Amino acid sequence: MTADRTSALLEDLNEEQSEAVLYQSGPLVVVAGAGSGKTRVLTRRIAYLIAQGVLPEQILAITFTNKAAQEMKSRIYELIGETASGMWISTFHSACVRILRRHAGRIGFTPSFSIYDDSESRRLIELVIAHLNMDHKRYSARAISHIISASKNDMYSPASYLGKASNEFEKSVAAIFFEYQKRLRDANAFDFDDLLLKTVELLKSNEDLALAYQERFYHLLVDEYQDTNRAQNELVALLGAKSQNVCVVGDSDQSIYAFRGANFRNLLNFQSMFSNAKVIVLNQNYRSTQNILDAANAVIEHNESRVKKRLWSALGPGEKIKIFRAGDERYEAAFVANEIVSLAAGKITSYADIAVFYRTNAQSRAIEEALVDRNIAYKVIGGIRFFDRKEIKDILAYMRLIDNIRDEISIRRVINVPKRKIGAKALEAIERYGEENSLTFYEVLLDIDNCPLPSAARSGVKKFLGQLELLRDLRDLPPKKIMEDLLDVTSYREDLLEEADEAGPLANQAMNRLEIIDELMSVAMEHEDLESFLSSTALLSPSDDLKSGNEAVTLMTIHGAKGLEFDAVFLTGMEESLFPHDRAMSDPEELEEERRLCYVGITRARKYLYLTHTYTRTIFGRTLDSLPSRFLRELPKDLVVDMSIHAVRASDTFRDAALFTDEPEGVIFGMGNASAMAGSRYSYSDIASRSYAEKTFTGSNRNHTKADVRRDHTPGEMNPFKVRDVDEINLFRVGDKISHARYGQGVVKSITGSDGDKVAVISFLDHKERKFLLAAAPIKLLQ
DNA sequence: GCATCACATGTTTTT
DNA sequence: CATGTGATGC
Repeated sequence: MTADRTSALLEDLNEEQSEAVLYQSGPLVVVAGAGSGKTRVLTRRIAYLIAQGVLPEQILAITFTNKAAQEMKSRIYELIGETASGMWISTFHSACVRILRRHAGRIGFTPSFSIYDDSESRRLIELVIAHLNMDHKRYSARAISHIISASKNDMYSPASYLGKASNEFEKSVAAIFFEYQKRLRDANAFDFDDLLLKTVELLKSNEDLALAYQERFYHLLVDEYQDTNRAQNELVALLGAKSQNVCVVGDSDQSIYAFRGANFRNLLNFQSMFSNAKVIVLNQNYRSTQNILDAANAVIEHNESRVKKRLWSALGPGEKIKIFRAGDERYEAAFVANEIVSLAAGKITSYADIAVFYRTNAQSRAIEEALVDRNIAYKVIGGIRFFDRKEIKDILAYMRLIDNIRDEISIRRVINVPKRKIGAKALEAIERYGEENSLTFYEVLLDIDNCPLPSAARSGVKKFLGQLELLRDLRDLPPKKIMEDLLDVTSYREDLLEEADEAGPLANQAMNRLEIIDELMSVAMEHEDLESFLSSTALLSPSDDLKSGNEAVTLMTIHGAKGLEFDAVFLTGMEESLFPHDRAMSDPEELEEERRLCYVGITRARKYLYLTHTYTRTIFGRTLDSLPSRFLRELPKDLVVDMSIHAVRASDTFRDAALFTDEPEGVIFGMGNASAMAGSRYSYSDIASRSYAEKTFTGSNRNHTKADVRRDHTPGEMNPFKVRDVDEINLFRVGDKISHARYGQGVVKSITGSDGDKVAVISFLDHKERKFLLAAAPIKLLQ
């Protein structure tokens, strides 16, 4: 390669980055802090390798999500063009599926195996528990599936799990584990964990294959290595054993998936796996302002078990971090929405540069409502996957069966969809017959004439099998064609159309489902063959739904935000028990993971960072007082500005009123937004744009029923303000700006009654009007 | 076998 | 709160 092209690849790289790109061969660890340009390093390194004569086929690049893989692919295409095709850039799971599809026969599966997601695997475990006559209360499928999954992530087989089982419970779990694996095999199916595990197993038990892949993937590059689990780590060890050309990139401070088996020590211990691995550290951050980095550094330094490092930026201090404390989650949401309006009116040109993060998906709702109110386009990433919807699962089950008729879970799912008179009783009879004659579920269906059943159910089964027979002939057609035919053959679409024609509340739902089916159809069109369609739909995650370029604010969990960046970031729900989450607070290791999560959240922001929290929050129907997150306390005071309203903080009801004692430097919330607020008020009832906002909502189809009117203020619960006398009451005039302890800022619309009975109607930021007795309302005049 | 209702139940993060 | 499950009645 010419010196020119090399220097083009190194352009705008710093010394360490260049070193990582150029490092010739042998194991390499790039310890890459947040925003330190690791994707740039990875893509340039790949381009450089190819320029050096490495064939694209010899490169395997592993990313964390399909979305990240897509991103990396397109960036490499930009660098080297078509040469890049032929290179494997995928997630661990997708890569394993590709390998398994080729060699499944070697481990007793066929290439058309099904992939069970969590809910399907749990369903199978339920069946096993019932089959073994175990008490389903004592052995909940949820808990057992957790245990089995964790064991698999640690590479335990049923036998080795039994070996270390020390009590009755664990022995029973082992029994379930054994039967579960048998049923998976009978169904020709892998669960998510098996995709990794069985690939390792395949390569370990077939030296020729191991050698072939070791030679084929002469260069291995793995991103986000801190989030690999044991199986993934072993796979890397296995594939890299011969060439030793393994480059892993990661940041142990950003390890946030321990709950599903990830172990950041895989990154720290990489050198013990590949001795004489070269270590390169990237500490310069190109993303965020120094204030944001200082905040992130300060928080993460509270973790005991970590390797010390400090990010720095050349971008200057930038703005301070804004803290806001709201009465409740609706006010918090109103604040976020208002700030977004004001950001978009000035500092930030596109909604796409703004993101709102939260710890749990359930928190999105209040924020969505506030955004809808202000007519701000948004998209929610995560929550329930598109592919988790009922109708999608039904159709996919049929498509799977066309490929893999032994798939018991899919058979059970659709054998009676549409209705074929095969109910619970019939299924029981089929199971019993199978047990008595040692037949798998599918084998009983083939022998249905001999199975004792009501005749209606028997002919239902025959009808089902007949339809499948018909559909299986279409196996080699494009997935879109298959899907169309199956909708016809099963009358699935017809039934929905009928339902949609009928009047009543169901019609709307049916219409909605038809639309969703159309969406699936367009996904099917992107694939040429059934198996590629099935593989990719099985492995897509909610974050893969993220479409770029949309002019919309992004809402997602902090987990979902990994690897992304935005000009402005709102970290909401910064409260004890929520973030750090209740379930993580008692265990120091889990608490440190929460802190890493916080670190990840903070470092997503380029320029503007907001941290918000509330006085009270309603979770699962209960309203609870909330305390500020300990992570807020860990922020150096000189980096933050408190935008909360003084009146609210004066309350002695709240134990932590002294958390931020500095005078706020910023304007009291709302002042800067007055015009924006007035503007949005008129667009509130704009139905057309509202439905746009809902359309952009890609995650689920939750309806936006406004949360019902809030219960009236309960005396004593939160009334930090004393009862007023007549003189004080008379200070309030129509048009006055006030702030309310719970609902925040508002304007007095009218006052009726006299003296101590005066009642004010106040309009709040959420555009709702509420009535208050002036003598007692927890409000305070502003200005 | 299926629809409907009441109740309970469990709720972090996700490849 | 919202979803799922279980019991009841048709």
